[in-house]
Amino acid sequence: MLSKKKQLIFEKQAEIAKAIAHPLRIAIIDFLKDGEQCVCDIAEYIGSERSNVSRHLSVMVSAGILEYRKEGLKVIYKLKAPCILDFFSCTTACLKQQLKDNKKLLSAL
Amino acid sequence: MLSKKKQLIFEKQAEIAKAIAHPLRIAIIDFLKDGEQCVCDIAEYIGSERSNVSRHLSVMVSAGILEYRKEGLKVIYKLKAPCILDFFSCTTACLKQQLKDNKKLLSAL
DNA sequence: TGATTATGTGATTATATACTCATATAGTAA
DNA sequence: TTACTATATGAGTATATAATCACATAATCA
Repeated sequence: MLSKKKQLIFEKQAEIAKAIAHPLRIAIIDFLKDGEQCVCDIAEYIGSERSNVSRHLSVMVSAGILEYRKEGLKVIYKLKAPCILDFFSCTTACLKQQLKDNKKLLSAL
Repeated sequence: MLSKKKQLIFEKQAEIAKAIAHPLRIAIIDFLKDGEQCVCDIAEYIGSERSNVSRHLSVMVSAGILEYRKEGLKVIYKLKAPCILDFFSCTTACLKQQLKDNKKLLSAL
């Protein structure tokens, strides 16, 4: 049976996973892998409203994935936990495997 | 600007992340790390209804994280992408860092 | 055959999340 | 001071997700 301690940890981990689990947020993480960026540049790259991007960023800050610093009017965000990037190697491998499976299925028709 | 191709890939990756982003599903993944298990044993361990567990399992199968085989009446699930487990090393590191940050903040009061 | 068991799924409800628009805040610069 | 810019946030709406219950399916065994 699942202990209360473990349950609590899994909840926290789920929060971090949730903070990643959105196409725009993944795009933001990918954009930040090469260095910090301000909200305006992120919004332009992503192609979404600044207010929306701002909210996505705060979700990731709350989860401990991103951190920010203020510079004049701008707020500049960067990856706080670059190990998140390793996760994408895994998802990429999953996607490749899925395509392989589909190929197999297709050739069996 | 974000290319359509990248957008598509990020959407797929978000689906995989979503499939992880739930406390019960993380508990299931953790339970399966030592080997395959049937729905009934997973449900008992997790402490949730079988119908609910069954749905969580199918979410993860769709995402390509789990696979299953049938054995008599039972359906036995196992991790298809064990690299997912590495993700938890990262989330654990994030959580530890958050606690450190909180400690700093506390001692500054 | 009928009874039992494991699993999956439709329908419903409750809750969470994302997006948009309008507005607030705060730094900058004339 | 006023005007401008970057960012954040409240409110509303639309959509997605989770959990529950009832029921369907399918394998097993008496």
